[in-house]
Amino acid sequence: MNEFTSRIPDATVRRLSLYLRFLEDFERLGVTSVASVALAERGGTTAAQVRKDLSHLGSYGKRGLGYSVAELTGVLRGVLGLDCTWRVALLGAGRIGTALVEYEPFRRRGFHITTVIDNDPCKVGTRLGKIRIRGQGELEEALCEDRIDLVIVAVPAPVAQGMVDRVVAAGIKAVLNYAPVQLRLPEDVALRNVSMLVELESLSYALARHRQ
Amino acid sequence: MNEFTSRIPDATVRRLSLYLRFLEDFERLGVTSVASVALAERGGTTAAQVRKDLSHLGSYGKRGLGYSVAELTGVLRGVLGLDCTWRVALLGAGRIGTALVEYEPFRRRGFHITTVIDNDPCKVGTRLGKIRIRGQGELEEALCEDRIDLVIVAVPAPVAQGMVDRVVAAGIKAVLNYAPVQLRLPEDVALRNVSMLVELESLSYALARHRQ
DNA sequence: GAGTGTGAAGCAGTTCACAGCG
DNA sequence: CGCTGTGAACTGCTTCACACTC
Repeated sequence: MNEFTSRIPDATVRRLSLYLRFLEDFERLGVTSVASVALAERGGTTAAQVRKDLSHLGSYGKRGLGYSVAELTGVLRGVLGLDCTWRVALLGAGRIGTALVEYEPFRRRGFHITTVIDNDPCKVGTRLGKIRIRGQGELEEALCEDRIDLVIVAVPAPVAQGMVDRVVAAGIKAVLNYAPVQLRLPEDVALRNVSMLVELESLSYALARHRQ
Repeated sequence: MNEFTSRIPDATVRRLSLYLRFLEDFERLGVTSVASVALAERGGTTAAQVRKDLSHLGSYGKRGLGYSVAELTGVLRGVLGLDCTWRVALLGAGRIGTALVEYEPFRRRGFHITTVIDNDPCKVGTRLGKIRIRGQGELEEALCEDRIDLVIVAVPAPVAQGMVDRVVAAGIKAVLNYAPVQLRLPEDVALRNVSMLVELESLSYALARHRQ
């Protein structure tokens, strides 16, 4: 279909992200062409679903053959906005934040964490890898100076909303939230929650059902 | 409706988990009764959605009044299986695994990490908090001895599938996966993925759309 | 023949609107 | 009157089935 005007459903975008990962594996293995059914079994979905998902991008498959791994990889990178570097700030240098800074797959995908902010005066001025931790007073200044595109929130729940309010006011349009709170923010700011607690509790529900 | 026979949609279960969090906040504030609209605005959803979600549990609301905070809290804990302790094993004592072991909200909710497994011989025998790290050779033995209910996977992608195959063979019915791979496992084992990369890439998609 | 692309049908979750109860 | 509980309408994602192309 049309690559630019129509929005791609959220569920599809998440699967596209998976397909890209699989395609990179195939590329590494020297596979040059791949059928929808191969992507489907890797992703735990159906071939029809894969084709429908990919049809959102345009018509890149060859009938009787499948998709060119190299071509589709490129298209997916483009659509997902992974053909450039995104500058990321981390709020909160606690255990989770620290783990994220050093999470290699982020950097490999073009997410560069350039800025770290923490409230704790003991941490301010120390280094996390190569990055100097800055105090929360410097938040707006840092976002602007470092030309940040995206903010990861990994501060304690009670202070999270206050911090993102400032982040939004500074014009940031994308927030990834690890704090166990539901953040309130304007329509035009994209928000994703990584809620370990919600996932764990939905497993608990599954176990409890199983149990009785 | 019926509490036991009918399955609750996944999307609803995740929201129930949020509602429970809000109810605990209300309880702490001394609020005794709460209307659907109050839960809705906290959760970023609609009052109708909240009522529909809660109707899956039975009829606990009072017309003209709302829901009893104490009663609903108890019901939600019961339904989500949070009225007991779940014994959890962590595979992988890397940065993410380490952060999880020390994540206080898990323990507060009744998820007790009692067991840690790691491949690295240097780590085996050392302690993570109070827990002695055991080698992967001891996996089956540890799961059985510690009567584990649920496993968190935080090992590098390439070894994840092999480890979960053994976990599943040992009879575990719930897996929380932090590794950036799509795990293949039997129908009757519950699986949730916490994919930081997928979330980040879907934000990247949102930014890229915004951009042009 | 193998495998894509897609309208049409099916299904699931969400929203609406209102009857009914405290 | 306020607020719940719920059938009915709606919306949007998924699955199906098949024409079409390499």
